[in-house]
This record gives sequence, C-alpha cells and structure tokens, in this order.
Amino acid sequence: MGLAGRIILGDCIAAMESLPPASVDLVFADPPYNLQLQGELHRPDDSRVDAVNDDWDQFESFAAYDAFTRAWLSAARRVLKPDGSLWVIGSYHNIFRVGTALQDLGFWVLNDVIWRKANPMPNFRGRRFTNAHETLIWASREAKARYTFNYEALKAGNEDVQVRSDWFLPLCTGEERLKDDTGRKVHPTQKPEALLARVLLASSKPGDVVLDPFFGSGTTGAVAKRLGRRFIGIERDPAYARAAEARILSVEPLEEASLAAFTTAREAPRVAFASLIERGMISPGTVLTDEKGRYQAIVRADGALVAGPQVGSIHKIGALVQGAQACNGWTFWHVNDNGRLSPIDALRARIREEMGVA
Amino acid sequence: MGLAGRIILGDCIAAMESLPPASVDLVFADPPYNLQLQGELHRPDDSRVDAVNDDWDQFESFAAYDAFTRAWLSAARRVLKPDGSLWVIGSYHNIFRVGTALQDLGFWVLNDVIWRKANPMPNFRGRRFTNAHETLIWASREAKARYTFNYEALKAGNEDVQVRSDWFLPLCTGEERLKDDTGRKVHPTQKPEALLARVLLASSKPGDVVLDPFFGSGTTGAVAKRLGRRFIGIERDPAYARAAEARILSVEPLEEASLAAFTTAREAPRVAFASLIERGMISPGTVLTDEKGRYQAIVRADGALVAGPQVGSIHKIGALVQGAQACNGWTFWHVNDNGRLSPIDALRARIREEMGVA
DNA sequence: AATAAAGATGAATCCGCAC
DNA sequence: TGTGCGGATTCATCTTTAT
Repeated sequence: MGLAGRIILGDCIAAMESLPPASVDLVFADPPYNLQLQGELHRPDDSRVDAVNDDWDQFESFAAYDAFTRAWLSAARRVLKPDGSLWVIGSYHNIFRVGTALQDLGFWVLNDVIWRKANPMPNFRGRRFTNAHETLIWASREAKARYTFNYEALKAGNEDVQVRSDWFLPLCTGEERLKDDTGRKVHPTQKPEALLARVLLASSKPGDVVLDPFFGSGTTGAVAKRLGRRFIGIERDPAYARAAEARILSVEPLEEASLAAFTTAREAPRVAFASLIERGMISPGTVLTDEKGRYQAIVRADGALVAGPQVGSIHKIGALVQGAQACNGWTFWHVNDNGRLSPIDALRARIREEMGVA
Repeated sequence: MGLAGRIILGDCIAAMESLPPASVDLVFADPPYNLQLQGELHRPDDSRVDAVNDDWDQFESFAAYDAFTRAWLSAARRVLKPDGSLWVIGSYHNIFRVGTALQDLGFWVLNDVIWRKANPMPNFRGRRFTNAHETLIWASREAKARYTFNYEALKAGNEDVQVRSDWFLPLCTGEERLKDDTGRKVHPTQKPEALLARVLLASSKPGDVVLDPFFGSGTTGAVAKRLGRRFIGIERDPAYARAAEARILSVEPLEEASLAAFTTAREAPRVAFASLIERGMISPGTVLTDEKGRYQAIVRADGALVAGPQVGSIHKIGALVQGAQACNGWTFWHVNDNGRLSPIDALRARIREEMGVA
C-alpha cells in the first residue's frame, strides 16, 4: 500500500499555482496563527510553556499577514472545483483576518464551527478566560455552489439529531501525537485526527481530492487515506514532510463497507404518482384523505387529483386544501388500506424496492 | 428609584462623538449582523420563519458594512478610558469584519467567547450544521491596558475552575422576552440577561459606566442597573428606546453580596455514537450484534450502522432488524470484547465519566 | 384540577432538476 | 440564464388547548 496521495515540498502558493485549476474537491487549511507573543510565557511554577513562536509564525504586521492570507486563499480558490468547499482553522489571533479575506475573495461562508477543547491549556496568569476553543470556517467556493454535505449520515451518527456548529473534542495528545527520537513533539500544532475525520466525513465523498496547503505533520493526509479520500499535501519544511510521509504510510485504509455513500431520500429516484395507478396499486376514482380525514381528493386516471373544482398534482392539491404554501403529497395523502389509513409514500417505497433501491 | 443611567435617542456615532473622551469603562455592542437573507424560509410544517429583515440590518456591500463598523468602533474607542475594554457580539455574517476592524484600529483582543445556544433554531433544510452559537469578542482599548477582569470572583462562582471561553446559555424567550400589547416580540434580537450579566460581572466593577451604542430593548441597561453599574444606552428607534426605558425602570438593583454568581447552565448530557468511533473505542467495520447474536450490523466511519441494504442510526437499525417500532441502540447493540459481549452503553458510560457528566 | 397533547417560535446568508 | 414545480426538511422550550 502506497501513500494514496502526494506530498509536495515547497511554498504553498507556488505549489498551488502549479496545480491544474478546478481539480480539487475540498481544501483544509491550518495556516500560521500570527501569534504575537511578547517574550516567553511561564507557568506559575516557572516552567516555560513551549509556545508557538517558530520563525514561520512571525509576521511583521496585520498588513503582511493579510497579504499572505489573500495570496494563499486566491491560489486555493483557483484549484477548487466550482462546487468545492474550503475549511480553515484558526484562533482569535488570525481567524478574523482569514474570514474577512475569504469573504472578500468571493467564498461563501456556510458555517463557522467551534472546536471546544476537552482539555485546553489553562490561562496561567489568570488574566483572561481559558482559551478553550478554536474556530473553523467552512465556506463554498461561491455563493450558489452545490457543495457536498452528508447531512443524513452525520445525523445518523449523532442520536438522530442534526449536528450543531459546536464540536467537543479532545486535544491531540498521547499515542496520536507524533514525537521525535528524543521524545519531543514533531509539530507544535498537530490537530487531532477526530477533527479532520468530522470535516472529511461531513463535506467530502470517498474518492474526492482533499488539498492541505499547510500539511505539517500530515493529519489531513492520514485521515484522508483512512477514509478513502485522495490527498495533496503541501509542506515547505522537509522535516515535517518526512514525518508526515512516514506517518501516512503506516495508515490502513478502511473497508469500503464502512464508507460507502448511502442513498438518501433526496437522492432517491423519482417515482411518478401515475405509476402507482399504472401498476394497479391505486385505482382511478379512489378517495385519498389526510391522516386525520379532514381533507379529501379523488384520484384521476392520469395521476392528477381532484378536490372540488381544483385539479392538480398530489402536492399542489395537498397544499391547496390546507391553504398551505407547499405540501409533500406523498406523506400527506393516505389510502384506506383494509380500514387503516396508510400514506401513499408506503406504495412508493414498494416501487423503489422493486427497482432495487433501498 | 430612577433609571440609574441614561438613554440617548439618535445615531450612535453622532451620540458617541458628543460624549466626553475617556469617560466610559466598558462598551457592549450588539451591532447589525448584515444577514443578507434572500427569500422566505419555511419550517417543515410549512410555518414561516419570522426573519430579521429590518431596514437597520441592510447594507449595500461588505465595503459599506466595513465603513460603518470602523466609524462606530472609532467613536467607541474615543470615549473609552485607556484601561477600558469593549465587547462585540456577532455571527459569521459580520464577526470577521468586526474583528478585523477593531484589530486595525488598535484594540487588543483578549478573548473571543462563544455563546453556545441551548435551544438554537434548527437548520430546517438540512443543508448545513445547526447554527448553534454566536461569537463575542472581548478587547481592551490598547495592548498594554490594565483592563478589569474579576478572575477570582468568576472562578469562585464557577466551582473553583477557571471560566472557559465557551458559555452555554439559553435564548431569550418566555417571560424575559419583551412583548407588545398584541403579544408580538418588541425587538427581533433581544439578548438574554444572563449573557450580559456574565459580561458585566467579568469585566466591570460596581459603579463603572457601561456604554451600549446599539441599545435596542435595553438588556445592557437592565443588567447594569441590577448589578450596580451605571449605563449609557444609545438607540435610534424611539419605540425601542421607550420599551427599554419602561423595562429598566422596573428593575430592582441587587444587594452587592449577591453579585458574584457566575452559574453555568446545565447541559443535557448527550453522547453521539460517532464519538465512540472518533475516540477509537470502536473501529469502523466492527460488527455489532444483539445480546444473543441473532442480529448484526456493521459500524460505518460516520457513526451510522449498516444492516444489509439499510443504513441508519444505532436506534433506527436496531428497531429495523427486530421489526420493532423503536429501540434503544445503546443497550441493544453489543461488541465482542475479548470473547465476551458487552453493550455499547458501557463505552458511552466511559465517555460520560471523562466529560464529568455522570 | 391535573395531565397530556398540540401549537408556536427563535439573528437563517436553508433545493435542484427539467425545460 | 430564468422559470416551474416536485417534494424534502426541525430542536428545544415555552404557551395554549384539550382531555
């Protein structure tokens, strides 16, 4: 088993410009945070906090950071497919700059998502609230994009309740945290795989191409490989890139059965109401009612419904009799099935079953 | 007892410019969010969502919104004392613009704080994550300010634990929500008093002057009066200002002794099956069975279960394989744990223990 | 009167294909 | 590129009505 993706060594803007346009389904970016730490930070016991102050994280000014941000976001936008989307993670130091820049460039914000940390670092000086979260922005390439969102699958894994914009997850520690020979962490801001897993499961499909322009220790690549996505990682530090490659090589992809897309109600093939009549499931002249028997309509041979002087589709007539804006006729209208009311949607389900679509 | 503060009727920028410089200890601002709503939105039951589409929330472009933001932030900065601080609340529609502007103007971000809504409006169309939070930015007037932060009092009121940057609070509804004679809400975006109470308790002292340039229905004034702070509220809509005045007049100030409480709302402990997978307690592809091994299902990476052609939650699939109406998947499904079947509910209990929600 | 069922509602950038 | 229309979609909480 190979890498199941590629790691490009070099500057992320140049590397993205070398990629073909509209070739990427999803971008996940964890850009430098522009932390303006003044001096070193010490814990109450005087031990030094291993803060994020590597060279790559220093920017002279907000203007320089903004220019850098616009440059990489523009490059990312070029390589994104029209229906692709982008995630960026950041903290209050940089996320407002990033959010403003991506809105200005035409990205369309879909959600901001809060990663609530289960075990954040306390505020040792007691001068602020414990900084217990980071912010992710999820945005489509443009306002009208038909982006991927696996709503039903996420809901099924979440007690049948739709997933909220605040996610509670532990930090990346322990076994998962990459360490070098001397036991020191390889990368200062390694993200937990659980976070990337949620991102990829929510907004990409198996086989999609996921680009991470700030690859670092390769969490995006590791999770992409495991979840059957392809990846492109760009990293300018050879040491990080080597660590990422070794890490990803040891990842086992999951079986297809635990990944396959399932057909949702939205994607299920259309069934015409007339086909119920053609198959003899409903006879012309049958009286349909709503669940409580308050409204009724008569089935015509051509699949239209009649309610008084009105003729129309099951949806139109359903809306009309209720005085509603819209109506799903499949769930609204019922037939009398041996003395019990049953929605005509049950008949549609039988047809779909025959068609071999669950 | 009078108002214990003043309400200025008029444009907030002009009004702030008429105030003396360096005269205010704290600013709390709830500016327009620039929502940019398109058409109407209906709930699945066809009822119409009462959207915020008031004139005051309409801006021509991001540039226009940015200009407005910079103008009011500049005016607010002038009236702030050197050691004063400022809070702004917003959503992803506007908060990045606000955060960028205030950083550019020299404010120093101390925290971003997440208001996690206990009862947010769902995403009715299932196209995004539930937008379940709003963001507050807390910033001092300048980087070296000796701002007020009542660390010890907050910690003491929070079970001796540092207060985190994510706050779980319900929406402003019920009795607290101001209604007019016809029973309609007075203001479309009234904030909960508990939110303002946390802000004022954290970052102001009794007797401090708190300025709210977007006073609306006067939540800031009501809480300020109750907590023994003075307030200046600026509101351009006379109807809102009148409602705010009447509201605040009926507020009783609290005794000083009872001011310190920083109580946390109780969160319903809910563990998603997907989180067992994220934490590596169950691997995708694992076969779950019932207690007697009669039924089985495969765990997907996203936390759904697969049984033959069917995909769904642990509860839905549990019900389906049994032909039952409903099923508690937590107690029905078991994993093979070293040759012994153990209910997945045992794994959930371990997570709950970690979360401290036994 | 007490309990249950039904209705209302909240800062929302909320569809997609065929013609 | 616009229009028409099939038909898919909701959670927690508080209030009102029914039993």
